[in-house]
Amino acid sequence: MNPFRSNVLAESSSQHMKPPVDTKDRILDVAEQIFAEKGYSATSMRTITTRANVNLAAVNYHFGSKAQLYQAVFQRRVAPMNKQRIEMLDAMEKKAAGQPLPLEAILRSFIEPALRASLNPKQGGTNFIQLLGRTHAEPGPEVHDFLPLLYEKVKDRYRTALAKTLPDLSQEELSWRVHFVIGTIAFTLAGTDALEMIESCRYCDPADIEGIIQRLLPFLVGGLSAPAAIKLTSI
Amino acid sequence: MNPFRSNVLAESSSQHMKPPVDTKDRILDVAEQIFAEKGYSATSMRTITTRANVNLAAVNYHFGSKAQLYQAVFQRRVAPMNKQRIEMLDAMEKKAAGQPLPLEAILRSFIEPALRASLNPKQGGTNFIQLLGRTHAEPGPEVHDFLPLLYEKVKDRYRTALAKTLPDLSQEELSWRVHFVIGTIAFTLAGTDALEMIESCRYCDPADIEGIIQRLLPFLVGGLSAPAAIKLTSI
DNA sequence: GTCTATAGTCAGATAGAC
DNA sequence: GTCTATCTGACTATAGAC
Repeated sequence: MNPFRSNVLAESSSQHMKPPVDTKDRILDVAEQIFAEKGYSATSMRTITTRANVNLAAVNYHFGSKAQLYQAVFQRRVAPMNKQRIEMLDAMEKKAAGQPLPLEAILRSFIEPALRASLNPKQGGTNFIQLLGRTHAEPGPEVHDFLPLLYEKVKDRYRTALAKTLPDLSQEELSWRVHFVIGTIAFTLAGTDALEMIESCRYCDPADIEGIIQRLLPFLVGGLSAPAAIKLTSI
Repeated sequence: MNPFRSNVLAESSSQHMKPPVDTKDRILDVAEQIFAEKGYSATSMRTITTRANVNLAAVNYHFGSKAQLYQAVFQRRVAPMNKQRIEMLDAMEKKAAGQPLPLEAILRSFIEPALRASLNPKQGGTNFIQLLGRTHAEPGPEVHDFLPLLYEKVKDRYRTALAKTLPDLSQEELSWRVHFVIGTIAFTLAGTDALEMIESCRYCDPADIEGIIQRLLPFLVGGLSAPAAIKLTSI
């Protein structure tokens, strides 16, 4: 379809120079940015198509509906990112030869692909990272119905890796901890709340994802490796 | 205004029995539930007024606008909750007589008021708790502009308490940790993502706030008390 | 305080020409 | 594949009768 994407011969045989990005990709790029900024339901297709300089009808033509557009925007980045995560984890485990991996290494394999994406505009950059965080907190079935399917493999894979490293935690407890980790990361990356912090934290740049992750890592390692039981009393 | 609220004499002198909850409160109650479920922008005033059995115009009459309604819904619960938090912390510090408080105690004083609210329908119950979590992740200025003001005092109060207990962390690092804690709690309580877990976690009920918090506490204690520096390498 | 009626704007989606 | 034009319905907000 797009001569710039796959086939060099097709490119030279096409009669008119196309714009550097075709309609479908322009829509995806712009939608990524606006969805990340305003969330799903506060974003209108009119805003997207206007800013992308495409016709209003183009979204329905190419993606079917607003919900399917959101899904396409999200999948485009998450699928390769999750693939990277699993590959990193696999490579590490192969090297470790049966030994349980250190917590920090497991977390790194989870976070680094996201960090890489945040630093590379061709992988969505900070727009995608904010979208990633926001998506986990989106209400409404349009966004959530496809999320579990996308994350099923990754969650299972990390649960088993963590189970080896943290044998004292029950499966149930481990599930919750994974949930907490994802939640902390998602919330932090969504960055909605981070603005509150700036005044009290003079040198924190909320767009400095790498810096944020360096603060995040020890927190997560500490949380994951905590002992299991504390009982709430006297309520 | 409402005979059931303040003045018993006024009640007997009113000519007609009013419904058990007046219009304003009915709107607040219903709005709390729907905002919690669908988020700010996916919720329409028509849905709220219909379900509350009040006229569409009533919201604008009593609250001015949709945004101000959200603010009113939120403040009604959060203000007393944050008051409780600070009172608990003050009482604990008074008892400790200058000694730094244990981390677990600090966290408890933060979480218990929320837990109490979640168990008491008169304080909003699970509806409010979900709203509380979701609010922190809401995009859009309508919701966020009033949040920092509401939390300023609480954050400062907890930062100083934590600084005593964790003297090895810099102010900046402490700010981030507080941010992470709030994020983890918010994300968990919003419970949007929790549905993914149910299948893999046979005995977890996402409405069992108390159970969730018991899992959350050790994670947060571990995260907060972690050492400061881990450097990301090889990226 | 509560109601009806409506203004004014915007939404997502589609039919049909090119 | 892209466009215009339009349908249908929803939205917030307000004016004005009661």
